[in-house]
Amino acid sequence: MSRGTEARPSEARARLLSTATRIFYAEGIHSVGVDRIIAEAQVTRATLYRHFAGKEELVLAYLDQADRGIRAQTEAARASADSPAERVRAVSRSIAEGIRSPGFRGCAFLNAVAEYPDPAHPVHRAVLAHRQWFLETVTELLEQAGHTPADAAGRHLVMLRDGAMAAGCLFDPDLVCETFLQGVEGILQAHPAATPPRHTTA
Amino acid sequence: MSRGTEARPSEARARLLSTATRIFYAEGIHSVGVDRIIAEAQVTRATLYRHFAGKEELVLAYLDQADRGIRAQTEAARASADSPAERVRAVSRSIAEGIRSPGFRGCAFLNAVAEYPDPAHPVHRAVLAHRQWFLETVTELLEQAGHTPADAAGRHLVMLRDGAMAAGCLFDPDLVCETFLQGVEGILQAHPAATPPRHTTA
DNA sequence: TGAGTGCGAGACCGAACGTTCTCCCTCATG
DNA sequence: CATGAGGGAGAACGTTCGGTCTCGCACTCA
Repeated sequence: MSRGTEARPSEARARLLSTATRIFYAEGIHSVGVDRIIAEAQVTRATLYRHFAGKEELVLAYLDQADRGIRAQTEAARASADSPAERVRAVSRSIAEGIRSPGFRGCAFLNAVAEYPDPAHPVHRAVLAHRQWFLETVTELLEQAGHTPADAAGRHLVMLRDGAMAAGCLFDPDLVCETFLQGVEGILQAHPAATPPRHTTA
Repeated sequence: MSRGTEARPSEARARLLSTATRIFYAEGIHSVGVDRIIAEAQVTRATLYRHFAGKEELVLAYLDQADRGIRAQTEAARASADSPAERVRAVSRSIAEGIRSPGFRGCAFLNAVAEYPDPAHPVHRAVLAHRQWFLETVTELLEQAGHTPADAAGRHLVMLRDGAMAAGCLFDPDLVCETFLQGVEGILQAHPAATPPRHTTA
């Protein structure tokens, strides 16, 4: 009953997916073949195609797993703070932690979309969906913090995040994180829960 | 005399490089083969290998051409403005123009480095060299504008540019440009020319 | 006029690509 | 015990990859 007719976890499938995740993230997608993946996952070719319709589905599963991980990490950071502004800082800090962590190789989604420029491709659309979720999430956070044009602030924060993720593996990660977190502070201070409409420093 | 013993422009080579540039930028590098390129350039395989040692050299030539183009565009923008702060704005506006232009597909260098994660690879190093030049250029511009921590401001501006370039082909380009240019204004106002030195528009 | 050369045309190479196939073993359930 | 599904092992599929090869034409310049 416990593992009856419904989908099994399948030890082999888990090895496959975690190996694909590791290699795709570290080396890119088009440049690694299924041979590499099945070899390092210690799985045969037939097993791969028993669990995934093809390489593309493996890529989609990789991105889906990354998406779940980031959502969970973001939710944890969000829940760790009390005030709205602190929630923005906590999410930003969790991003900075990722950039600083060893093996960081940029944003899995930005890297993937660079290899799948066709907007109609499922992989490209998965990236867009993830980004849409993130934009909405941070915009909501900033809105709760009382920022008047929450849309603009959200786009600003996402843009800063994208830049930090892109540069994090090309420059000194510590400097990138410092710049990013200072930029986040700038956003938080630039749109300060206004009583009158806009206008801040001058 | 005009086309003597020195290197010729070689009509075929020019077609090869412009075709490679167009296809690599629009569709990525690993996912297009030399067959595609020689077919669309209307050149035979032998001609390709007569001018380039291999695909990798073609990729390097593509990035070199992109680098020259961006440097020229930046220099033109820089020269078009009088005050230091206006030079920063002019360079930023030229970046925004690129993002808004049809066929924009992100930063050629960020896209390329996503496919060449190995820091020792010539393509990866070409990307780092280009980025180093850009960071130094904008830092110098901001320093001339009298911004006290010019390094931090330069890194901030580069981070914003990276984010804008990454998102420019994934979101509404107009909104991306608006966010980017507002962010640049924020940088210019956040590090306000210490006490005395420059200062132009007040 | 004849040597040199840039280029087109296309055959060809070995390797790697993603994918499908058969065969055999294991093991839980009828 | 019989059965059938899941998985390992690996041969093999056809295609495409990047790269090399020969050959012949058209052109330029000494």
